Amino acid sequence: MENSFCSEYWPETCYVNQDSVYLLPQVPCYFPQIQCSRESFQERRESASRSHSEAEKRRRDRINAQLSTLRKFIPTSEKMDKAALLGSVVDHVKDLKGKTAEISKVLNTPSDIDEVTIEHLKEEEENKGCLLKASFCCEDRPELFSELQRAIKNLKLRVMGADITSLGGRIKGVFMLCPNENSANDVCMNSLKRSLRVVLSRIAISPSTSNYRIKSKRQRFFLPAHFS
Amino acid sequence: MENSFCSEYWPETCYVNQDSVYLLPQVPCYFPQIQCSRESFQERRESASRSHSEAEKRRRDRINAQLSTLRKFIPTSEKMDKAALLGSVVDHVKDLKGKTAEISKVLNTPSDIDEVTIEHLKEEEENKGCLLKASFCCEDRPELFSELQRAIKNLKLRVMGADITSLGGRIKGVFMLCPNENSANDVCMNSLKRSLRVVLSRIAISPSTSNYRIKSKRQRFFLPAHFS
DNA sequence: GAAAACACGTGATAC
DNA sequence: TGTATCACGTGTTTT
Repeated sequence: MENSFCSEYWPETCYVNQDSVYLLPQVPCYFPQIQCSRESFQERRESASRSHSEAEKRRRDRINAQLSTLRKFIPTSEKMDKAALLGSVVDHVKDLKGKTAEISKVLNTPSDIDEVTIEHLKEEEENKGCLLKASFCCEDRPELFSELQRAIKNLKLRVMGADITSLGGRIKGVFMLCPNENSANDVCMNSLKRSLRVVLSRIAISPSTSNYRIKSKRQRFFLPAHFS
Repeated sequence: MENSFCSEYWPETCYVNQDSVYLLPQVPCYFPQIQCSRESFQERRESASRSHSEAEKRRRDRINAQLSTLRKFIPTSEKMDKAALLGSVVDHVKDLKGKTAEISKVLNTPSDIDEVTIEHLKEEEENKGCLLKASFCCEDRPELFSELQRAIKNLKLRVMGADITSLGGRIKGVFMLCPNENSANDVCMNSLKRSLRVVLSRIAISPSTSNYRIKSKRQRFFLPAHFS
């Protein structure tokens, strides 16, 4: 074992004497032993140890930075230790989650999932009397309404009623639609539904995968008239 | 310095030889030095070290337990390291806080602060025509409504309208009140307001400091009729 | 002065 | 391989 050491993977398990390096007797050697001078060994050992401890410090700092950010969210969390702070955060999140869930029960708030559904509400022989319920849920963006309006007009439909809710940058809408005065009487309802679904999906769902969408921090809030 | 050590506060800064304990020369001694045998020193040192490391383990476990609780709240947080997890928690809290703030803009949600305010809306010579706006915000509890009803009746008042919102275990209410048919015509409005404030405060605010209040996890949600 | 809380450096491990 | 994360024990400070 004389004049040998076990790579910088085991810096602390080696014993350094005058100008040679020995493995401590109880340490198993997993790596090929490399002969080197005491100076070279110490150099490598110190460099490795330094970078290791510096990396660990960076990691601790990252965690602690997030902890202080969280501390700002929790009132009276000054003086709390880390575990207590995290406990408060848990309670806080639970509370907020509960509140938004309660709200969602009565307010039909938008979900995180993009979706478009078309329903045929009133089955009629004549097209003029039919009623389509078109629902969508997607990221909110400024041009959404004009696009919807144009699409509805192009399909020769008319908005009979709408219920729109925007919350947290997302938007959920339900439109009641029926054929307008320009609509032909012999339009096939199934193909109209299909067209509506395709057009709405293009507006509400496709943009989220392209870079077209603008993630606006400015959040609008729309509620049906009777809410205000 | 011979035959002395520096209490178990400095377990690692002492040098133990055959049967005596020496302070390392560069270590300042903050505590009275105590003579003891090598065995006694080691015993104390090991015991102190053990309890210290056990306490530290308990602390780490407490923190990590909260972290795993938080992990359950964040979808796709499996595989995240601690810093990233906390970052997601920060985002999540921000998001929820923003949503509830948005909601509060349109929904008059209850705040965390107990309060009662009485306003005199319509100034009239004759009592019968006067209109009082009584607002309160407090913890929700099952008996609240019957107590309010009784109080209003006792003051010879009549409910002309009400807007009540309960959210997250707290409740906010606004009552429009006017004197009822049993009310005397010459009642002093200021003393009526004062009485109303005292009675409402007793119902809405006092219970929170006594042990009378039941912290019910079951949360009710009331909204004005036109919301449903 | 004993316990609690924190930062630190280290060994182990995963990729 | 190096680089990142984690748990651990320790030194130090605070209460």
